[in-house]
Amino acid sequence: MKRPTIHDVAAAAGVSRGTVSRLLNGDRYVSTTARVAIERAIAETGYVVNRNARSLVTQRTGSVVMVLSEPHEKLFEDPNYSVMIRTAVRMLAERDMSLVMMVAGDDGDRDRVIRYVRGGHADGVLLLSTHAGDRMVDALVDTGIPAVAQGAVIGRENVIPYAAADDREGARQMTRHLVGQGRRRIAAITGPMDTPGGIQRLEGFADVLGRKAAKRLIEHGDWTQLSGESAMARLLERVPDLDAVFVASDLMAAGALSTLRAAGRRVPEDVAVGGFDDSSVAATTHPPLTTIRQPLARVAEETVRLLLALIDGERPENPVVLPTMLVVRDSA
Amino acid sequence: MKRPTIHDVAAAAGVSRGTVSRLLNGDRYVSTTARVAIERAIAETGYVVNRNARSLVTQRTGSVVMVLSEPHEKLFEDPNYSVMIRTAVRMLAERDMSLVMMVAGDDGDRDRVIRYVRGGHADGVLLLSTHAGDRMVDALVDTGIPAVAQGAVIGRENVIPYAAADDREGARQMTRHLVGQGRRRIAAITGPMDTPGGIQRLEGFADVLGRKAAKRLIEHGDWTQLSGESAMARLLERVPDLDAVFVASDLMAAGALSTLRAAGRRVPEDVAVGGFDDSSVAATTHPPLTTIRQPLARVAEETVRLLLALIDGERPENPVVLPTMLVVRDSA
DNA sequence: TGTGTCTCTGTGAACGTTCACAGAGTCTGA
DNA sequence: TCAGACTCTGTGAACGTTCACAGAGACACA
Repeated sequence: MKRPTIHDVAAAAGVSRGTVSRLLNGDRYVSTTARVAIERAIAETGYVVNRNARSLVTQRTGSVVMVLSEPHEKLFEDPNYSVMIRTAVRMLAERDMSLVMMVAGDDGDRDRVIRYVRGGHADGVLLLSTHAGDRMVDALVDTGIPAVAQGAVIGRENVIPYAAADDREGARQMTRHLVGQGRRRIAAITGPMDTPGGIQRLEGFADVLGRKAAKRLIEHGDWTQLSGESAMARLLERVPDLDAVFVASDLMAAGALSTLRAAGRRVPEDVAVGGFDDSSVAATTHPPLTTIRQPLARVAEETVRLLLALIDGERPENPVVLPTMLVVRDSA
Repeated sequence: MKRPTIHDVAAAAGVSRGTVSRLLNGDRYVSTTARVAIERAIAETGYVVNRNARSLVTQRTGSVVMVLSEPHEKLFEDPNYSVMIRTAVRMLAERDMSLVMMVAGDDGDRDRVIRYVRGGHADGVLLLSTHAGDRMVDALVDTGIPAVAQGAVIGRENVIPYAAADDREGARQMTRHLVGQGRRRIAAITGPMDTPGGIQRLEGFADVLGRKAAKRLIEHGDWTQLSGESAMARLLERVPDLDAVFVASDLMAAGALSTLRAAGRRVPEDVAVGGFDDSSVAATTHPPLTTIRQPLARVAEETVRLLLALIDGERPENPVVLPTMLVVRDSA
């Protein structure tokens, strides 16, 4: 009934536990006879190594913790997370490592994360959507455990390596596209200025249109559809003659579309709308959104690769920035 | 530099490790003087218990593994997962347990999951979107480790406890709503018949319209938007005079909407469309979808509660089925 | 033949806990 | 006053690994 241990395998194979351990850990110096006997014994007994016992002596846990920094009440439908989780699970599995999830929604959560990592329960930390000025980040860095982020951690770009889509260049692509369509009064709805996407996408917009010119044509949103609606309403009020708007996320763009429709503006005839993300809503809005696709899968891969390199003691390049792509549909 | 152990705490507090351990594990029989000394020592040393060492002797891991049964290449945007992960993380954290993620996309993955659980690395298993006839399920049950599912595991309803939304009643609600609107030729686009949602939502539809009558007005989709488009096209071909369609998911409904629009049918004037899920696309389609909202958060909670009860050795009721809600927008 | 190197093996100690047990002290009630 | 119960404490053993070390045997080369 009890789970077989390395002793059982050793006994069944007629060798000592040392030899079994050596085989398990890929050491050389195991004779072929021993090897086949042990492999048979493992198969027969259904032995699987006890990671706790192993960790106890090796001081490595074989696991990585992924920390989501969103408040609990916010349901995240962000496909980022999904891709990230899958990618991490897959890449870790290749090394027989596992992924532990934690959420850092409030201070209690953050303390738990810090305690967990400080307790040595993870070989590495994967940070997602970490907020600017989060003290947890510094605490994690202090533990000395390798940590990386998906997307820059504002203010800690040099201490937390990260991989990200090239938000800035993406925004430039879209803005150039709007300009290329002959649009002259191009406004923008941005994300929150304490997120890397919020900042970089606005920067890209300003890169093309010029700092001062751009500044007057901007409204801020908070990534939600509702905020897109109201930001669009404010823009229409302030800049009634606008003929294009670059919206920093598809969800906000969906909101902007309904405001425009309610205001009787035709898209794209009267106003062109450019989104960002190429999320699932982009294809379902009416009209379908012209948007910027991020290489989510590659960002996820590079983020995990960064962490694994760090765990292996390497000094990987930082940051890893990956190109975006313009996806032209009907809205612009 | 080294991480403090229970010995260090004991020494700093002037007691033995036994006493520290007792305090840590909530045993009674610890004097107040000892208690305060130990608590101070813990704070001073920054001690945090080594779970590996603990697990080694207690034979409990303090972790639960969540298994996603989707192929790797399928990007899941399903908010189900997000809610589930957050809920599980939150509820487990209350017990100081952690959540390990695994993906069961192919046979290799499934073997890994089985090995992991058989190795005693988790106190419980949380199954998500498990497919009918998955041999992994039986292997997991064989380990004797508590396992529950979110949504029924087809063919294993009695061996794997589960919590789910009342898909069948939800489908009835929508169908009755369409009937109540005076629609007479009501068709349906269903999900795959090897998923509980696919089966139950069709059952509910048939409950209201009658088995034989319903059967002729059905096309199958695979939950994707594209499949919704083509299923709608097939329906229009077969049943040109339909005046309503119940679509078993919002994403497929979004596909159906574009097919209808392309065919020149007005929604809801010519054809009423009812969705299911109340996902984010439901609000962004044109017109916004009338749909069925599932109590995702409660389903997640009940699923985790089920698992925790099982881990505690209780025999919880099975299944837990939670009511859905009709959300009326413009499409029906 | 002797020396050194290489391959392979077994063994004791250690990792950091919990648990069972034994024992000391205090309190209660007959 | 004494027995018994209750409170509190420390200690040794065990959990299942890995690691360093010592040593045995085989082989090559001088």
